[in-house]
Amino acid sequence: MYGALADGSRRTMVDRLSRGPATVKQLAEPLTMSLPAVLQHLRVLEESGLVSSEKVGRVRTCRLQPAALQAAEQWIADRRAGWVSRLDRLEEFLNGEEQ
Amino acid sequence: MYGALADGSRRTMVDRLSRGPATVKQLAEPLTMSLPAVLQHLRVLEESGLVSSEKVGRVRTCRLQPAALQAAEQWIADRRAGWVSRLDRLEEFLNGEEQ
DNA sequence: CTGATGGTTAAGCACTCGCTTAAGTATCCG
DNA sequence: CGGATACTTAAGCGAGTGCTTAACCATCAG
Repeated sequence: MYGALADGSRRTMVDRLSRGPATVKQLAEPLTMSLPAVLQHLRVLEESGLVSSEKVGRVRTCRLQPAALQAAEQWIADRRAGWVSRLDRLEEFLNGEEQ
Repeated sequence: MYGALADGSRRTMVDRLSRGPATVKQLAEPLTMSLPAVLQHLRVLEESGLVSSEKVGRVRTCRLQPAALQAAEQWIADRRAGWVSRLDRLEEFLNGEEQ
């Protein structure tokens, strides 16, 4: 999940998919690498649950799975919130000290 | 940044730090690995900007850098929002079609 | 000073990652 | 049918990652 977003090429693919579904060819277009390489990235994204795809005829269409993205976002938000609230308590404590 | 969160041990460290500052020893405690290994993870977290640390006497104290976490959160939120709003437009379009 | 504590450096090793090329397979078009 | 298109599989390779052990340095307590 986090590993899937660790790679810049994969983030480019997610970025593209955030603007709507795309074929493998379309995903590969802004990337300077072979098609098999793109397939490998796509597999990582699918296994992480971030992306799903289905094949119709000879074309595979890929789309984002927002729920999975939300899980990553939530984990980060939770950690950050915990830390920020700790800072708030510290500030409160320091303000109390002053008087 | 995303690479830093790709590793489970590093996420455990971030989780610990989200509940307040900690020494290297304390970060290592829940991890089943040698201290040098923890140091290496810490370096990755510092280079990503997620964590900062300072040494006083022989003790190094580490703390979370919420701003960096927020950047990651924001990237994900943006991509997810783009996709969700696309779904909204699709829904609008389909509702319009019905009439 | 001496031992214990907390951290740091260096070297090395197994494994994974991201990519490649080469050679398929399965449609679709004319 | 025959060629072009869109993927797919397999094999392999160089670089990077995550870990280890061994040795070392710097502080602090007694």
